[in-house]
Amino acid sequence: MTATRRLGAADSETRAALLDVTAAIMIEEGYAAATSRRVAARAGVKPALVHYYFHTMDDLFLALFRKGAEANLSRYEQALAAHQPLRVLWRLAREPDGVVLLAEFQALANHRKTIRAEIAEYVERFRALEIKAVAARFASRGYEAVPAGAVTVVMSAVARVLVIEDVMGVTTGHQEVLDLVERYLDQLEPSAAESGPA
Amino acid sequence: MTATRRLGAADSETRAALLDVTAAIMIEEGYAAATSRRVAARAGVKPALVHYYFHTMDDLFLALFRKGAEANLSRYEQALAAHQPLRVLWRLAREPDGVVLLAEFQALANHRKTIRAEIAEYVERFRALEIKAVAARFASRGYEAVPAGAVTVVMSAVARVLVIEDVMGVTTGHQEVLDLVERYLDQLEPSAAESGPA
DNA sequence: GTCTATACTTCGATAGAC
DNA sequence: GTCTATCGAAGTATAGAC
Repeated sequence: MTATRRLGAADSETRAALLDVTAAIMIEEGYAAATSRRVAARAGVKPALVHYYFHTMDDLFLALFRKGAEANLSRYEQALAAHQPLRVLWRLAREPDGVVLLAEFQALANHRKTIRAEIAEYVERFRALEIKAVAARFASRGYEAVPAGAVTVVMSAVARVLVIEDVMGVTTGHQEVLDLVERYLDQLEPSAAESGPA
Repeated sequence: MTATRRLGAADSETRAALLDVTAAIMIEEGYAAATSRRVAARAGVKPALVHYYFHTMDDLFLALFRKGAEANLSRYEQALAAHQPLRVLWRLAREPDGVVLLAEFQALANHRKTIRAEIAEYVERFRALEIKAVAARFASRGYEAVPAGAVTVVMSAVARVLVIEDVMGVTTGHQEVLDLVERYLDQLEPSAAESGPA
């Protein structure tokens, strides 16, 4: 291992800019378009700098993924502690940038084995966090019969596919799904009143 | 336009082999790994032949997509005419290769604009076909209140995400979802009896 | 129909000057 | 910390021999 080469500081502004630019390119054109040359150009620096901060492109992708994963985990953890976790989940899980970016990372994972395990671990932690929040809320309201894990998985799966299809221009059946989910949410988390029928 | 160059016959065995190999590589390593050199190598021919049959790589990807789309449409059309379209849909929508390949094409569409519109159109046609089959069956059984479009979209969305996650090694909550779907199917399409409680 | 040979482009990565 | 300069590998694509 040639472990001697230099590496830029983790708190560098340039480094942060490179990460931001990489995310933007991945969202707009897909991960294959995020090359060291293009990332550098869009960030207004020279390609060598990318390798100064990240050594390999895989390092760059991993750093970006970790940063986003960390931010997402704490953001979800806070948000899901709210009164209506299912509604929060339904809203957060449909944020276009997040969905598209995760999809790109999953595609990336398909031929960059280094990244695969890390993504899988994150998705598991994320899922566990969601289920825990929903299950806690269900229990506190006496919904013992509702399978929190199933509801959570289904909600995020549906949210994700709707976004992916929307981005692609496919919308058939979407309105019906939105209506159905709305009706379901009204049952489990009544919207007008706060925590149930007083 | 230089429209004079040669192009291989559409019924060639070599051409078919190139398509098969491309699909296999996309499934195993992602679309970015399907380069003219690698496709050729795996098919046992030289890279120039790929361009003889497809001119550009986009042409190759499009040809592959069209072939699969056509096959899938007719296969689903037949299968969905069966007694229990929802069960059929639930089974077909979880075929790993199909799901992974479609996901790769969607990622590909993100930076190959040529392909984007074509995929969107296929997904729409496919969706319409599914909904039609399910709606027809629901109507014939008097399930007027069940929104066929919503159920169809939700089922295929859930199926897809389960497969994607499975491939990645993520399984939290999956069993609960499978149980839930099974219970739901037992309601709408009773399994033992054929077309409902006599 | 298949190959050899080749032109051209883009990419990842490194060494070393400033 | 950033740049110039550069290498080698891999990609797309074409021309032309066989």
